[in-house]
Amino acid sequence: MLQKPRGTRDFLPDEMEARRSVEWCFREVARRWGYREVCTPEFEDLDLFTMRSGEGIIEEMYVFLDKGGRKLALRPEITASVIRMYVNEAKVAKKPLRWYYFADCFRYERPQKGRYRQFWQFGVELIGADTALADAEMVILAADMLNATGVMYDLRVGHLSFMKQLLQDLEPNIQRRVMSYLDKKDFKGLTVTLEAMKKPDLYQSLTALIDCRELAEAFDISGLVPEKERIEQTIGILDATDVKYTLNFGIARGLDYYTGMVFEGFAPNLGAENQILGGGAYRLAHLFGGDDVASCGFAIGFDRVMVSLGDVKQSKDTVVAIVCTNEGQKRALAIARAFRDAGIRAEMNLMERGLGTQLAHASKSADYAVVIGQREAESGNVTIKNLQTGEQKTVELAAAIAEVRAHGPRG
RNA sequence: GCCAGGGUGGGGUAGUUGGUUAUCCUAGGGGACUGUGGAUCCCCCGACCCGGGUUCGAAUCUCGGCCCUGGCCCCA
Repeated sequence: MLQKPRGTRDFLPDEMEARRSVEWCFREVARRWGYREVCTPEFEDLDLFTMRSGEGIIEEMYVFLDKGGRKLALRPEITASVIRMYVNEAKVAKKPLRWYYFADCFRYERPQKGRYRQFWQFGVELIGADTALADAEMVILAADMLNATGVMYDLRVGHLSFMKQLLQDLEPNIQRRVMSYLDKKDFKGLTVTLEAMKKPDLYQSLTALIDCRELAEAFDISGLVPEKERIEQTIGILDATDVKYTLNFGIARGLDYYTGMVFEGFAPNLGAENQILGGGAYRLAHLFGGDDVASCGFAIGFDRVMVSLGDVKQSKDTVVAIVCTNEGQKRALAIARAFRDAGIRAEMNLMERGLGTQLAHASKSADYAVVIGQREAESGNVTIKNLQTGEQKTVELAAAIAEVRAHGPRG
């Protein structure tokens, strides 16, 4: 028996319906905010991803040579592709650009709960708006999207300026190491490094900063942050909305191209892989030969949202089973078409079964049965049976369609 | 890359001091019934993850691999 590749999944219809319904929540919110869908290639030049994230990511990607000897990679994320596309195709487009995507990505990692080798991201990029309101729009939109699905989450909003301010006297590679220690909560490593740098006093400030949940306090800890006004504006806008968030200045993300505001979302009911959203303000286009356009965006880990939501009750489609005898078959086809034209899901019996057996099967899977035998074929009426109540009547086709429309699916 | 626990029909399972034809439930298909059903009865379908080893004989013991679940690491 051939198995599916490690870390991939099959989705049966029930699960696909659940996934699509959540997907459409995201799409609909994006649409209402003016974001329009874009699509980029499933694979790209390997360079695109190493330019963004460094050579280290190669071993966590699906990398291959094509028949022309090109080094390609299945995309491990989509922001780089979107910005590449912006540089290639849309540099002169009116700003701001509001784009979204929903697509699968691939990472060669060890699978575990909420982590797969093929996974889906729903992401948003806002390109060319460098304002507090733009930053705030990302956070509010992200919250709107998650709210639309009903998933439980905690939202954390931070800003890199505070950390950068405290670390400004350190060399960039030391900065990175310190931020990495903070991210991992490795306070021993942090102490050792700071003492080696003869900056032991920074320990107090840094740990205070990552525990800090108040903006004013953060300014006290870090001193005069150059973007103070912008940060205050952004937070002020968020506070004027009903977005629930906590401030967290320990969000480091370890990414050089994030420039200012950063935010993350976590699902409390997930295990180790509980981050369902990440985003912030960044500058990336210059890496790909474009202008240094300010951008802001986030990506939602679609599969983790699905895991967090668990089994969602799907609104069921009303199903009409078309049951017929041989004499009624041609008429039944026309009846089925009439129901379908009316927007109702109608399924013909395809098995060579007797009426009784057809109805027995229909009663397990359908809400109504429409019986077309010789009598119906000759009279032009249809016999419609409510499979939940057992009530049955012979009426005109239009009345049967109206009957199905009037009642929903069984509960 | 590391650790733990797993892998028996489509789903859920019984079965290991090695021993006939591998158990049961469920799902699925067919039949009885043939213009009214979910019942019942009968029949069918269908599995020991893969490979090597030990053995007269392996689902069972052993080694390796693959995969699953969870955790570590990592996380763009």
